[in-house]
Amino acid sequence: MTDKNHKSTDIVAVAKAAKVSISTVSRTFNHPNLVKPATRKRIEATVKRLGYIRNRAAQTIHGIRSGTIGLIVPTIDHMIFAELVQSFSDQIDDAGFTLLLASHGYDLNREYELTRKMLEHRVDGLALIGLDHAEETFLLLEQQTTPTALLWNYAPDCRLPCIGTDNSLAGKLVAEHVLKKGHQDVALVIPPTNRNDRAAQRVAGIHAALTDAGIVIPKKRTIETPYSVADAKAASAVLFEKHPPQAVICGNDVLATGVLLAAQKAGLSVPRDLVVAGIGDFKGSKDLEPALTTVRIPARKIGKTAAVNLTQAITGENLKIESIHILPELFVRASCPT
Amino acid sequence: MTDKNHKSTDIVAVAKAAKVSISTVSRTFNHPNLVKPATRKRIEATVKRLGYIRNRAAQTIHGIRSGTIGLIVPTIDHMIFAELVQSFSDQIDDAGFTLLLASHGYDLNREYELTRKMLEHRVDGLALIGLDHAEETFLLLEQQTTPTALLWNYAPDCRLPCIGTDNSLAGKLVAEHVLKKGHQDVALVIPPTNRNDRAAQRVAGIHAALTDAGIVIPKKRTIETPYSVADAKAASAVLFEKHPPQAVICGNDVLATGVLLAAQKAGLSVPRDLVVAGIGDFKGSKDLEPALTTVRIPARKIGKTAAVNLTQAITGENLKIESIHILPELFVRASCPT
DNA sequence: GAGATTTATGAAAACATTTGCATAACTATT
DNA sequence: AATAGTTATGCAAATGTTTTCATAAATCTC
Repeated sequence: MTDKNHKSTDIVAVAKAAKVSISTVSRTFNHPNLVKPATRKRIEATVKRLGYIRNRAAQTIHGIRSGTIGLIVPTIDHMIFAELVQSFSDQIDDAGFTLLLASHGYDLNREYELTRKMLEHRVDGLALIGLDHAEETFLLLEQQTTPTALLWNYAPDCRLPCIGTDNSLAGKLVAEHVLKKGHQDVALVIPPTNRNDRAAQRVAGIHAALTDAGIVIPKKRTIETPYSVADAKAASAVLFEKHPPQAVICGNDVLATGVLLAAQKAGLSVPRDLVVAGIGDFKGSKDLEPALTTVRIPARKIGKTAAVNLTQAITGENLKIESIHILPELFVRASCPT
Repeated sequence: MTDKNHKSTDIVAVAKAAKVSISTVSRTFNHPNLVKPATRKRIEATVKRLGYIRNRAAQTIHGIRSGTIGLIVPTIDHMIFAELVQSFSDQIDDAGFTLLLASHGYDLNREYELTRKMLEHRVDGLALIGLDHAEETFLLLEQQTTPTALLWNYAPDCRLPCIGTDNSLAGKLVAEHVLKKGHQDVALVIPPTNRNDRAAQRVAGIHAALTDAGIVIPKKRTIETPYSVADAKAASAVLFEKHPPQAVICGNDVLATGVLLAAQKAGLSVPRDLVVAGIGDFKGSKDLEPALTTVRIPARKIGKTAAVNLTQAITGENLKIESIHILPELFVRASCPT
C-alpha cells in the first residue's frame, strides 16, 4: 500500500505528492536551473520515493527527440556485423541515444517493413547496411526528413549518404597483393553474390585486378559456397584433390578460414605449397594458423564514424550527412607474405 | 508543393485530405472492419499519397504497448552473445515487437542506467544477461510491472525469473568427460571471474568435479587470461614449455581456440599428446582443427525461449514468466574424444 | 414506406508530457 | 517604503493518437 501501484505513477502523482504543480516537476527534469534548489530537492526525493520513471513516449509527442537511433542489418551473428553493431551502439550511447536494432536476413522486402517500423517509432536517425535497397525503401526514406546513412559500402554516387568502404577496391587490393608474386594458377572462393552487393563488388574488384594482370580463371577454379567455415571447407576440398592452385583468393575471411582448414586436411602447407588471402579481417583472422593475409573492412571505424555523423546531424551540429570513404587496408600476414 | 512538408503529415492532415474525421482514419488502422470499404480505400490512398507514417509514441501514451522489448547485454561482439541477440531479435520480431538493444561492457552500474533508460522508453518487456546485478537494478525492476527475465544463467533461487543454463553444471559436465580417461595432470585456462558470475560458476563446477575425482590442480596449472584467442594463445604457451599437461579444460571456447593454437605451435598434437575441451560451443567450434569438444551453452535456444516467454507475458497469453532451465549439452569431438 | 436494426461516421475526452505566458514571491535599488 | 527587477511557480494550451458515446446513414422487415 506504500505505493498505489494500481495507477502507475505519472508526473501528476509526483506533483501532488510533492505539493507543487506539474510544470515544476517537468522543469526539474528539463531545466533544473529554473527551479529553486529547495523545491528541486523535495521533488527529487518524491520521485525516488514513488519510483517515478519519465515517459519518453509522452515527450516524443512534442516533437522532442525520441532518443533512439535505428540500425537495420542483414544479420547480427556474423562477427563482422557484430563488431559494427557494437561500435555503433557504443558511440550513440555516449551521445545519449538508445539503439533500435533489427535484422532482415538479407531480405530487402523485410528491410522495407523494418524501416517503416523504425520510422513509426520515430527514430531520430537511421542506418542501413549496403547501398542496394528496395525501391520503396528509398522512396520512403527520401520522403522523410529523418537523417539516414547507408553503412558498409562506399560509392561516390549513391542516393543516400553512405559511410563505408569501396568493396571493389578491397577486392582489387587483395588480388594485386596475391598476384605480385607472379602466381598464375589462382582460384577463387566466393559467397553467393546475387542478393549481396558487397560480395558482388569484391568479386568485381578481384576480377578487375586479375584481368589487368592478364590472368583468366577457369570455371573450375571458382567456387561459390555459403557463408560458413564448414561449407567453405567442404566446398573447397575439390580444389586440392589433384593439382592444388598456387593461390586462393577468398571473398571473405570466413571462407578463407574454411579454405585454410581444407588445405591443411589435404596435407598442404600454407604458405609453402599455396598462399591464401581473404577480405574482412575479422576478430580472429590474425589468430589463425597461419595468420591470415587479408584486407580489412574497418567495421568498427565505419560503425563509429556513422554514429558520430548521425548524432551530429540529429543534434544539429552538422546539418547534412556527407558520404565518407573509409579506406580498406591490406594486412599482410603469414598466409600470403610479401 | 505536392506535400506540404514543412508541417509533418499527421493523422489530421490525412483526415482533412481524405475528407473524413480523424476517428475514421484511426479506425482504418486499428479496426479496419469497422469502416466502409470505399472510405477505407480512399483513406489508404491518401495515406500513401501523403507518405503518412503512424506515430507509435502517440499510441504508447494511451497505455497501448510501445511494441518494443529491451535487451541489455554485456557486449555484442562476442560470438556467443551475438547468437543470443540474433535469436532473441528474430523471435520478438515475429511477434511484432522491435528490439531495443544496449550493452554495458560488464559494468553493472552502467547496466542500471541502461535499465532505467529502457523503462523510460516504456519497453513492454526487458531481458538482462546473468543473475548478478546491482541492487538498485533489482529494486528498480521489482518496483515496475514490466515483464523481465534474466537470461543465460539458471539457478533455482533467483530474484527474477531466469531462463538459461546452469553454468556450474556445464563446468561439471566438461570436467567429468575429460576425467573419464583417467588424466591426472590437468590444467585450467579460465577468464577473469571477478565481475562475471557465469565464468565463476563454470570454474566452480569444474573444481567440484575435480575434487570429486580427487584431483588437485597446482597454482601453476591454472592460467587466468583475458577473453581473446590471442591472449589465451600467449598466456597458455607457458603450459607447454616443459611438461605439457595431459588435459586442458578451458572456461570457454575462445580460450580453448587459443590453447589449441599454442599447443600446435609447441609442436604438440591434439588429441594425441594432450586433450583440450572448452565450454560454449560457438559457431566455429566444430570447425576447428581438431574439432573442439565442448559443452554447448545453447545461446540460440535461450534467446528464443526467453523471447517467446516474454512476448507471451506481454500479450497476456501467459501471465507470469517462469524460470526455465535450458540444459547444457556435451559435444564430444576430436579434441577430446571418448 | 414507416419503424426497427444495423452499419458507418464524427465530436470530444483522455493519455503523459512540455512550454509560453501570466502571476506571485522574493531581492535589489533608491 | 515604494518601485523596479529577478526568480520561482502555476495555469492552460498543445502534442498525435485512440476510444467512448452519440448520431447519421443505410438496410431490413412486414
